[in-house]
Amino acid sequence: MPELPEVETVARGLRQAILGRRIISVTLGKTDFIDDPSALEQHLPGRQIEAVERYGKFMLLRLSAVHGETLVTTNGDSATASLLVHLGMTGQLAPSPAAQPLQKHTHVCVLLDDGRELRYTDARRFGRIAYLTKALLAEELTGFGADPLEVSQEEFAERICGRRARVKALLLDQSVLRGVGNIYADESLWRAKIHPARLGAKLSGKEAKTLRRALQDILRKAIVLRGSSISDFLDAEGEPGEYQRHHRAYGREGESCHRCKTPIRRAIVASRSSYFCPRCQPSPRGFAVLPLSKKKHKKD
DNA sequence: CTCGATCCCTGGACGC
DNA sequence: TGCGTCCAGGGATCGA
Repeated sequence: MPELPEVETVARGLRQAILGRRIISVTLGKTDFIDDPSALEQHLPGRQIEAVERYGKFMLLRLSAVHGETLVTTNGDSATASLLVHLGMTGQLAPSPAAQPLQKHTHVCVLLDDGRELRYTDARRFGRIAYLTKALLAEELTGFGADPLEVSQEEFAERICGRRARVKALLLDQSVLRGVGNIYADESLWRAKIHPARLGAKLSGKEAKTLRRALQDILRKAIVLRGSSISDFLDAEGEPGEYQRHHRAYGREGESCHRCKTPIRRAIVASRSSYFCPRCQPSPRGFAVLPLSKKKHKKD
């Protein structure tokens, strides 16, 4: 599923592909994941895509003003509006020639001034799209935690060690760190040799340091390799990422740990499948490893 | 504050 | 072959 490295990969691809393009029109399919569908049709045409940014797992397409519009708005707010896109589990955002047949589950087509269409496809529709003025965007982005790639060791330790929740839950909590999902949480915990069910407050300062280092190294490497593709993820060029080849924990139940050869185990922590090495990542006292079915699962 | 449950949704895996 | 069931997961929401 798209987490920070995947969203960053898509954002970079779109930056290359559609920066500066002007929007001609918008065509919508199913709209139950769009905040205000008519706002897209009404406010996107005529605007230029001036920037593509990432904020956590969100993508932000910064839009130019439409000529004349600032004159009729009360505060000039919509002059710097954005299109916010969350890819959810299965969202894909990529340009294609307007003449190209629509893929299944294509729900938004944004016709550009160069004859291409920016298309959003999302089978499960766990994603989200919203047209937001500057003020609404600012409101939308409050409450998110630190960027895991930028966070200082001090702030990281505060955000993790000051909490009694399980470290896995904290890593997944977007109000603690923005952008980390199930794959990169498990991968960094494996690298740092920390069991996902450990409580944040029980981590030593050294462990917090190791965890931040692991998380940042892994996210950077994953970005270089254009993200992880398990089953669905494709970047803005329609290409899969490569980082799944480097997974050491996620999705590897029963396979041997790359450090100690012990079979990787899976347990539910923070309501999520969590993969870990039972030897390298000793479980905290009181954590019972529940028997789990021997099914395999490959998702994105 | 923290947790689990529930819902959203579809496709893929699996059992029969 | 085909149907039913389970499950994946980010996020919102609600109750314990």
